[in-house]
Amino acid sequence: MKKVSDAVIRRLPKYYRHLAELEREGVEKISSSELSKKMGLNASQIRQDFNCFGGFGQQGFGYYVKVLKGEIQSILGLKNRYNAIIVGMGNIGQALASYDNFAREGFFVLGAFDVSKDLVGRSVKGVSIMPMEQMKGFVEQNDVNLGIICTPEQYAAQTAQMLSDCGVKAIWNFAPIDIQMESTIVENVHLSDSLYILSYRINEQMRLDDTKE
Amino acid sequence: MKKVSDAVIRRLPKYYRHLAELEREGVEKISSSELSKKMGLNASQIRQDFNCFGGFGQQGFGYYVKVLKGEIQSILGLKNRYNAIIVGMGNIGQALASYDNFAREGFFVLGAFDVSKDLVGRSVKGVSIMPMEQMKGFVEQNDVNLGIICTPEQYAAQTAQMLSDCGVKAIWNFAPIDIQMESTIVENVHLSDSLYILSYRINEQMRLDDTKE
DNA sequence: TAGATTGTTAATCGATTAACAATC
DNA sequence: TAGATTGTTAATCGATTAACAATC
Repeated sequence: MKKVSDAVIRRLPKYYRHLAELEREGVEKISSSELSKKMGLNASQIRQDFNCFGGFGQQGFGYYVKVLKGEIQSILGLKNRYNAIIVGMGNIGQALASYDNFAREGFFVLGAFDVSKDLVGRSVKGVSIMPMEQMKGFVEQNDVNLGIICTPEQYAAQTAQMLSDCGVKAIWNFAPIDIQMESTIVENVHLSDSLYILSYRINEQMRLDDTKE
Repeated sequence: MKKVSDAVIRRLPKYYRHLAELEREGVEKISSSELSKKMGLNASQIRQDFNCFGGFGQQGFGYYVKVLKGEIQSILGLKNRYNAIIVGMGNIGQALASYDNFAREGFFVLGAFDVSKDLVGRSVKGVSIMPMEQMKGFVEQNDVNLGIICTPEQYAAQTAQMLSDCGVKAIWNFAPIDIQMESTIVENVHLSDSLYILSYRINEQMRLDDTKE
């Protein structure tokens, strides 16, 4: 099986979202061309994408929404359970601890860590905040496989190293730097990047308006 | 001037981040090949990207970090001031209201709105929470040009419409749906998408491990 | 002038789209 | 069987990379 391209992988969550919506609406089957209209993609592309993982449709008929959704859920690994910890319980860390949408897809926040003496000992939505020294023990005892970095920028790199040393295999990074590691899978969120792109588009709009005048 | 491709635009914030870091470190000049090593891109690509906006370098020498950073800051529109409101003051809304990194780049949260009687009247980090009915007046009086949607999924679409009706020209959407509008610029964040991609990669890793055995 | 590195054109590569045979 | 729509191969398009002339 040849490697699936990054472009395809990044479309999978979008498929999953739309199929989950169709399922909630009670839609039983859908063709690639109907789905393409709904999602704003090309129908060929949709069929190509699905066929990276072995086709899930029936010729002359289309795709069963429930089947297709289940397959993509499997591919994304959303049928498994993940145990997560949050490092850095500032605003974003606390928001993520309180956000229960993730638990619905199998991501459970079991604990949090912070350097601040004020925060350690407290708990947010049942997630207790522990001192950094207890991280390694906690990770081992609770089979933690996901570390969420919500520290300020300057501590993010060392936090990633620490998580990796503790044996955490995957990192979801909210600090505004690119973390890249040898043996650990990292997904960098870069909230501000998306804000800056929005800003670009606002100004692009204005530049076009200027040109027209 | 021919249209700049989306791929280029999405790299601009990354350039900006790395150049800001170099500036903080006191680096005065950099060549495309040095920058390519630091950022993990191809040097040709970097030069191509910059030349979409008119080259900023000196032949035989390289680029002045300060100049280049300033140019990209301009292109991204980060030298302007933006007035923002947040709609939906749950966990994420409150975290964004408290997050002061954005103010440093010119994005100011002037107010927040929510349907909840419990939240209206309170304030978070100096941002007061108002009832939805006051949105239009507030937007007009305060020259609001950015709306941040942090409502639950099911209210996101109507909130976008409401913001657009109030005259807000750009929307930063944190709800897990794709908002697309005619006359309003939208950037969809999709936090969970990035989590799902991380999940895919964890399982990809395991699939590869299985194959090797 | 010689050396270095940009700006830009040309070549390559990969992703998207079109076309159509396979088949339900 | 006829109609529909997939799965898959082929064509196109655009983005990335390489090459090199321009020039500081």
